[in-house]
Amino acid sequence: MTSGTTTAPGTDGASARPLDQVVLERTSIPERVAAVLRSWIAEARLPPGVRLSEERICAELAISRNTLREAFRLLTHERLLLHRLNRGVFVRVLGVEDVEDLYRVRKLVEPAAVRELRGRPAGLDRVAAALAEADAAGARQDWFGLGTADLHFHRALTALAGSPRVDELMDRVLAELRLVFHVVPDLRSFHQRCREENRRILALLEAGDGAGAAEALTGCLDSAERELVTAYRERPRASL
Amino acid sequence: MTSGTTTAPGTDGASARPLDQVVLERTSIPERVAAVLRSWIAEARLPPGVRLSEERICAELAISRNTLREAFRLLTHERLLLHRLNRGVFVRVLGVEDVEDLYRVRKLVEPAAVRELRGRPAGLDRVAAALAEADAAGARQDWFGLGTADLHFHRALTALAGSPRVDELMDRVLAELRLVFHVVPDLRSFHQRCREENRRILALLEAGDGAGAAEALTGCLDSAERELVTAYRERPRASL
DNA sequence: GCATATTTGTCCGTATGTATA
DNA sequence: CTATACATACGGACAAATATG
Repeated sequence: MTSGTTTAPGTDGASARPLDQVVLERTSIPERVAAVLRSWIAEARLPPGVRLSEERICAELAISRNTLREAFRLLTHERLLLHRLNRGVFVRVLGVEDVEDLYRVRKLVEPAAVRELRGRPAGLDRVAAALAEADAAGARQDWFGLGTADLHFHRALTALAGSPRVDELMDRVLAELRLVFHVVPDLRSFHQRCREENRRILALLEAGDGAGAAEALTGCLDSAERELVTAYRERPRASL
Repeated sequence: MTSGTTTAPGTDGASARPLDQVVLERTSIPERVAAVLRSWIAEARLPPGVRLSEERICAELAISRNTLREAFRLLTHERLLLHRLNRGVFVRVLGVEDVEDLYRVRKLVEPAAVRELRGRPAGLDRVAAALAEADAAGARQDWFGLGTADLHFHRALTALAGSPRVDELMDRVLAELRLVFHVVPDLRSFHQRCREENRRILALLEAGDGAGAAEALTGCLDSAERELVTAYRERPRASL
């Protein structure tokens, strides 16, 4: 962004340090670049379908092409970018099949993650916190934030399974789902309904009824999928 | 491998072409390199724990460091390699926590993938084929092949869910599991027992009993996990 | 359909920092 | 503590493929 100077490997100490988000962790530059691009994609600053020019982003982030290309690989692997050989990388545009598959995964994983739960599992507070986040976003009519809160809710749900790998899978799935949200506009009522169902799911979990929560989740995901798929079919503007 | 010549970008046409395995698909060099390394890891030609020297592999594969680094990122993302900043990349050495998490994922995904199945789903022939593969490997006392066939069996099982993303998840999980197999020796009896259980699972599926198959799978995975974990604890030789 | 400009794919050389003997 | 080896990241070069006029 700033800092036109050459930025030697570890010389980003004092004043001008591009791309610092997580200053604490010692991560490599490609990873930090990937994090920046990831957030740009999540915020639709890089909307689905656009091509990411190597040259431009290199200049903007003050990094070299090789470094940027490593970051591209990372995000391509996460399905956020599409790499077309000799043509460049693009923010992915998901098709209806993708939406369906995304929900296939969710319906497989999310209910399974809560079904066997008994008692009051540690981590339920995170689930509740996500609900509160949704309420706050709804109160200030922040629809993007409302969608984010819904993703956080389901992320917290699957985290109850206590598996790092499931967590990672879910992170990816939800990041892809955000691409869907960017294509379908006007999701206020959609997220409102989700919020009510989420509340019910949390109540069931707090009552120790994992099986009931799993069932409610399945229904919730089913209806959400139906709604998204129909909304998606009516809006197939971007090709590719 | 061969061809010590410098191999200019598009000059790999006629005689000397390193890393051709999949000649058909037009993939980029980093992806082909990653495929080669992946197979080397699977065959334990690169056993868990070894460091992959950039310089040496560059020479061996006749590629540049930048290209190799892109391949490294790919495999690191798949958890097959461990990237230690400023120290290099290593074939991952899994800990007991990894084995446990791997099975946590499997117990979540695999039963869920077959539970809702009714009738005789397309794809059951693949499952049966994997069993036949196991029989053949067992007949010629090929224990590595027997393990491979078991992985193929479970891969085919989850493929019944019909979800590309679940397929990919499973590919990764099973690739990691192979890392476990390389550390624990002498898995003959282990795989023999698996084979019998697999046979029963297939029979249940052919009878249209998805729920029964799911239950059998859970039991099968439970006992496999126990056995592997105890075997793993007794053999914590490699540190890191 | 063709010539040209742009962009990607891949390589190489090099400076700097970090880890280890 | 110094020296060495290596990983990190940069920048430039050129061929090939694609897009553009």
